[in-house]
Order: sequence, then structure tokens, then C-alpha cells
Amino acid sequence: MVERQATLRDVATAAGVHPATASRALNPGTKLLVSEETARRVSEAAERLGYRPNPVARSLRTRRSHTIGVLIPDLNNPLFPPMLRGLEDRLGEYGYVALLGNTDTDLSKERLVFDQMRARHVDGFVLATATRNSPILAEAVEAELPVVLMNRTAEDYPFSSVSVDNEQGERAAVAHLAALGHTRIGHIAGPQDISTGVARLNGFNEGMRSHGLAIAEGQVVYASNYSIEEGVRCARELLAAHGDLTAIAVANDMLAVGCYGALDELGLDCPQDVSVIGFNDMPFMDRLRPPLSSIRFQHYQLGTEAARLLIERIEAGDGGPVKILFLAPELVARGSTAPLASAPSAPVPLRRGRDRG
Amino acid sequence: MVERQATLRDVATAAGVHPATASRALNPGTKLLVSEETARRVSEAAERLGYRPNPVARSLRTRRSHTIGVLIPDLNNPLFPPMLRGLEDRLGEYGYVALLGNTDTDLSKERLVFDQMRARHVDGFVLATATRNSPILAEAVEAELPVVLMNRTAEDYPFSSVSVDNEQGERAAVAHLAALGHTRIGHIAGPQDISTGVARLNGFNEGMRSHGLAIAEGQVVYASNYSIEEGVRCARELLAAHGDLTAIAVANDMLAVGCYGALDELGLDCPQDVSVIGFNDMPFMDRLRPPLSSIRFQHYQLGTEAARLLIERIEAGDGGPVKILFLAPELVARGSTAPLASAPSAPVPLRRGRDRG
DNA sequence: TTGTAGGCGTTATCAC
DNA sequence: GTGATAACGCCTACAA
Repeated sequence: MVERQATLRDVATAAGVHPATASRALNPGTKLLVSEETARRVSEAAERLGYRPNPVARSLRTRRSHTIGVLIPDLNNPLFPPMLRGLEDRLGEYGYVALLGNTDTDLSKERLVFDQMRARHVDGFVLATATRNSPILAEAVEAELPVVLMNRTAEDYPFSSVSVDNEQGERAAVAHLAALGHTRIGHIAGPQDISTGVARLNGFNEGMRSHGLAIAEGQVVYASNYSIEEGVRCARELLAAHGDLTAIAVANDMLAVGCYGALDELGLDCPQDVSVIGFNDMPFMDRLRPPLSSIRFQHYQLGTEAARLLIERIEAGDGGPVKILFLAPELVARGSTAPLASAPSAPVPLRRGRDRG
Repeated sequence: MVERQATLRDVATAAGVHPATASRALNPGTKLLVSEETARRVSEAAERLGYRPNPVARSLRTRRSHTIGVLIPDLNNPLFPPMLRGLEDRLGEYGYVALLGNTDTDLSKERLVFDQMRARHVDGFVLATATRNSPILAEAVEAELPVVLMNRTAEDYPFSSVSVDNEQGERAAVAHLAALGHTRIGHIAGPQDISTGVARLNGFNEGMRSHGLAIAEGQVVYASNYSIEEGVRCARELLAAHGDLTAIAVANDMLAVGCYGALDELGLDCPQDVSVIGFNDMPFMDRLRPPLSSIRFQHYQLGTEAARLLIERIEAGDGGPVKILFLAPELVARGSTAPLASAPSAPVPLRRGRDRG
């Protein structure tokens, strides 16, 4: 049988002090209010009884749950596991735990999860899901909830955020393709109600302009979400309108994977016929065939930084400063991008070293 | 400014009843103790005030947190996201949320996370991490904690579990290779302190025997964990001892991915020189080069079933029955397994349809 | 059917 | 420096 978990009362009794004193002795913040001798006796008793503070009771009293709500579109997107590891590892260091919620890019589901987490009295939110006009953003402002955006930005709201410099990244992608001799470059753009979609499109436009390359009608196709299926659809549409494209800058790796599928369908070879570059450099992208060129950033670090910013905001009584943090993107060139049709349809080498980057 | 969240008291006052009555009216289990008219008035008041029960207070009182501890080795393993989606989706339907903990296959970390979750008074555990002799298993029995094993089994403990039939799956893998004409088949075995490692090795042995195939010394190599790096190491070792192997049955897809790396190093072609088959059919395995043959099971469903079993145990006052659930494995043949050197080194077709299975 | 009262375990605010 | 007291919001015997 299980014996009852020791309570603060028990510790106090064992140490011969009042529960209030025991509480003070055990809490780092108030330990200095108590005589050294007493503190020692209490700690000892606590140790001996295997005392574990009851976080539920503590939460009820302090109105702090040490729990963080984390909203992401879909855990199955390989981008998120490393980000979440970073987030949870860092949160854990500060005594917080994450409550994970998948929204499947569905506003009503987002609302549901958000409300449930509020009901559970989370101390703050990390949002990796917010479309730019999601109603929960305004609501979070209204309710003065600590919020940090992860891999998102929202200029209209006073939220701290961590993300990669998307514009710079997409410019680098275009520069890479241009350096390989490509001039007819298409773009599969992300959803324009998500900050990354907009920023990467801007980066694409700027990149093209700065290289003196034209963007014709239909040379940019808009995905409605970041999924493989949308990638297939958009690539089909893009190549139907512009069969002469030799390269595609894709706003996201999931879309790029879909792009591979469409090229297969059309009997086009990547990279011989069409070069493809993605964005995010998700895990396993180096093991596709061909290995996907992409724009990399430190996913894990994005998570740790998000955690740090949120805790900063929570523990600063007044809400603390709003910080917008950008991580530097890094171009990773792999097998999916090649020089423009140098030798027309030269045979592909059978095996090439795998870039583990 | 934020107005105070309405409390049960407020609702009661607004409805002109005592808080106790309001509580009864609002709780499905006790609603029948209250007159229909009163119940209506209370619900209405609750609605109007936007009342949300405070789960912290409720937990303190009922000693149920509606929170489940979930231990996995590492979220970065692509096997887990779909399982967790299944788990969390189903838990959510019953009003539970998951607290996720990564152990990195480290016993001391496992201990740490386990203790923290116990301190947070989780109502039960889903363990996808347990080595067969992990101390937390005995502790969970001792403390009468509801536990369900996910993708694991533990014969020595009275825990419900959900997993794929690993023996059957690995037998099928061997049968597949044998049917392709292979006779010299190696095995990269999983860690033998994890149930899947043992079961799959058993399956391999049985499969070989039932096809009349011999297993020489060194034809089975043991991985110390399910990682890509271990896959590389084991494949090297295996092929160093048995350069004449024409096929490898690998106990896990991560190991199989590592196996690809080792074959690359050695200048061996998969599948022309060596066929490889994995286990789990993780996401994206159909997009490797070559697409990996594997043993599939429904990851999402594994999660939902684990949730169901755990809730069953929690809500049955007496602990409920122990159930051992096996999902059926399914062979997925892709490009990494080919008939035994039919035409010696025939050229590989340049492009083949991608199996999405 | 409804009200009363007490307590879940902790901490904040007083007093001493 | 320490003790007493109350309260966080809810639920549940028990009494009426």
C-alpha cells in the first residue's frame, strides 16, 4: 500500500515549527526571513520525510501554474520536434512544463485549444501557429497574457518573437540559383496570412530584382498551407503556366517535397531539368533523393530562445520588454540545385557523397 | 484591464442558489440531484458570466489533475509525432492533457522527469521509453500508478500495453527477403534491454529457421540504441564480418538509415548489392533513396489505443483489467529490397514510381 | 432538493 | 524571527 505523501504540515510538526515557518524555510525567496538554525531543521525534516511540495495547492494559492501553453499547427511537421525539444528543455530548467496543442491550421481548433489552456491557467503562451489576424492574438493582448511568437512575427501586436530572418534567407536562395546561372526562377509562396509566407515572398521579390531578373505573371504561385499536397498542386500549376522555368525557390521544405512529387509526375528530373531549393532544412531533408538544398536555421535554438523570452516576460512583474529576435539563416547547397543545363542532359553520376551538413 | 474570472460563487449568487447547489448543477455526475429548473438557472448564469471551472482548485479537492505523464526517448525520432498526435487527440476527448518528457534513453533523466511528473500529480503514465528493468516500473507498481506501455511490453509487470506484433513483423521481413532469393541475411538487432529489440530478434531467428537458413557467428550485431549512428556502426561491423551478405533485416528504421550511410561508405549499392529492410515505417521513409522497405503499423492508432487503455484504467476505480494489445504489422516493399543478383549488376532504372503506400 | 461546513496544501498578511 | 489566521476555488458528507 501507498503511504500518504508528506505534507508541509508534517514537516512543520516534525521540525517543531509552525507550517508557515516551514513554508518560509523551504522557499528560496523567503528563506532569509527565517533563522539559519530553523531553516536547517526544517530542510532536514523535509528531507527525512521525503516531502514534495504539492504544486496544485501552490498554484491555487499563488495563481501561477508553472505551465506554458504551446500551440503549433501539427507535430507531424518535422520542423517542430527540434524546436519543441529546445523549448521544453529550457522551460524545464526554470521549472516550467509545456502543454502542447495542435491546431491543424484550423481556427476553430485553435480557439478550442487556446481556451482549454486558459482554463488550465497556463502562465503564458508560445504561439507557433498564429496567422496574422488570428483572433487569439487580440484576446491575449486584452487579457494581458504573456505571449511569445515562435517562428512567427506579428508587427501589429506587442509580442516578443523569435524567428529566422526570412527575407534574408529567401534572398540567399535566389542568389544561389542566380549564381548557378538560372534566370527563369519560379516561387512557390507560403500562405500570405502567415508571417513567414509574406516575408519569404518579399525576399524572393527583392532577390530577383537585385539580380535584374523579371517575374512574369504566374511565376509565383501561392500555397494555402505548408503541406506536401499543396506543394504538388502549386508545382503543377507553376510548371503548367511556365514550362520554361529552370529553377523553383520554394517557401518551405514540405512544399518542396511536394514539388519533387510533381516533377516526378511530369517526367522532369531534379536537378537536371529543374533545380529546387526549400526553406527550413528540416530533419531528413539531406536524405531525400536528391538531397534538398535549403535555408537552414537552428531549430533547437529557436525553441530555447522562445522559452527564455517568455520566462523573461513572465517573471518581470510589469510584463518586461518586447523583444524581436532574428536568427541568421544559412544556405545549404545540396543535390537539388545544379548549374543551369551546362552539358545538355549529361548523365547523372550514379552515387554522390551525401551532404550531412 | 482584465476582469476577474467568474467563480462558482459568482454563478451561485447570480442564480440565487448556494455554491454547493451550483456545483452540483454544473457537474454532469451530480446534475440529477438538482431540480431541472434550478439546473437551468445555474447553467444560464454560468453561461452569462462566462464561468470556467478552475481546474487547479478542482484538482486540489479531487486529487485528480486530468494530466497524463508521457515519457518518450526523444521527440526527434519521427516515430513519435504521429503516436503522440493519436495519444493527445484521444486524451483530449476525455478532458486529459499530456505532459511530455524526453529521456534521451538516459536512466537518470528518466528518473528526473518521472519524479517531476509525480510531483505534479499526473493521473497516470504512458511509457514509451521503459527499458525492461527500468526502476520506475517497480516504483509505479508500488505506488499503484496507472501505467500503460506504448510500443513496449513488460511481461514482468501488470501493465496494459499496446504495441505492434514485433515477432510477426520481423518474421515477415525475413520471409520477404527469402522470397526474393536471399539466403545470406544479416540482422542488426535493437537493444536487448528494450522489448522491441528482443521480440524482433526472436522474429528474425524464427524466420530464418522456418526458411531453413543458417545464422553464423557475427551475423547478428547488436545496437546499443535506436539511432542513425548506431546503424552506421552496426552495419560496418556486420559487413566486416560477413562481406558476403546480400540482405540485412534491420530492427528499426533509424538503424536502417544509418545502414544506408555505411553502405555508401563501402561503395555498396542498395538494393543491387545489399537489400535492406527496416522496421516501423516512419514518416518520410518512402522518400529516402532508395525508398526504404519496412514493416508498418498504425502509429496514430497506437497512440489512441494507449490513451483508451490508460483512461480505462484510471476511471475504473479498482484499476481495471490489464490488457495487452497487439496491432498487426504490414510489410511494405519498396526500392531498398530487390531480388538476389538476378542479372549481375543490371543497370538500375533511372526513375521509378514512388511508393506512397 | 438544497444548504451547511469543512478541508484539499499552500502561502500572504497580519500580529506578536 | 515566528506564529496565527485566512484565503485561493472547489467538492462532498452530512444535515435539514
